[in-house]
Amino acid sequence: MDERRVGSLSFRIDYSQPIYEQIVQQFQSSVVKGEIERGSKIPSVRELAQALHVTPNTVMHAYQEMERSGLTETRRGQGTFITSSQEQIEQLRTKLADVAIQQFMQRMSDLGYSKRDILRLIEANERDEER
Amino acid sequence: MDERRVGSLSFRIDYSQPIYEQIVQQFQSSVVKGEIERGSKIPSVRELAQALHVTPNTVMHAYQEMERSGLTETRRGQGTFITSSQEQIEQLRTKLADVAIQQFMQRMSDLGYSKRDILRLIEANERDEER
DNA sequence: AGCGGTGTATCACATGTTATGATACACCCA
DNA sequence: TGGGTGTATCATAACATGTGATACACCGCT
Repeated sequence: MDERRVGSLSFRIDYSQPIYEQIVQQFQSSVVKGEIERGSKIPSVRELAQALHVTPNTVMHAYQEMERSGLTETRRGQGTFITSSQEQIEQLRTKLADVAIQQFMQRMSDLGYSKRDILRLIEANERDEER
Repeated sequence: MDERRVGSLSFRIDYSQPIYEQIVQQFQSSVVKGEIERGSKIPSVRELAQALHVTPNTVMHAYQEMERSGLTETRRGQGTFITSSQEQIEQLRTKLADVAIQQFMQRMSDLGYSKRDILRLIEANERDEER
């Protein structure tokens, strides 16, 4: 578990997925769970790049995706900020959850599981209760 | 949607995902749902390649993955066959479902949804009831 | 023994994604 | 004006994916 800290943030990066996507997802999580206040400034491209031991271009890629999705607002010369719109955040959270659910339900359906089966399996699923 | 048939099988291939993975998944689905009998022969590498308009190498890639996972048995000079072990198939189905569930639950947890939230959302989810 | 249908291996090649490393430019604020 | 921002653009590399082609290994059948 290679964990890297920058300011109050903590990042865990592996090689199972594109780095820039992991950065995006970890910001999404942190914001949606309220670990980062809305409107707050996040590390600069160069700062985060240095902390994560990747190139600024990779962080840039992540930041551009975050802006496209409405998670952040970037102000040239000032920095990148989490959107101050609570509604925007809620919308994003709902949308991401919906995508996850649709994909999951499709996959399970392809494997021949009914909705009732799925509900039963999830109820039986014990694992990350301690998180 | 671009549908291609070969024998009694039907394939739908797009460009959102690697072709060989789509082939694997569609065989998994068909077998697990009983649409292909266990022990039965599936199309030869060349035959399926021609039907799907891809190169034999791509189909080969898929067939090798299927054998690695235990879904098929290949007999050189004879062809590729769905495993005749019902237990093998059940194990595979369970394993694939488990992976899907764990990933899904992790993702939803990252988005700040509790198990109770998730159950509620799935119960409310109407989509592929008509399939 | 030979033929035809199988799976298999190995090239060369092309394309797209991901990531690095470097450089330069544009913008904002103190 | 300087220093910190985001941004754009190169060149380069590694890897995954897919194509196209060729050759080989194996099996069952006649």
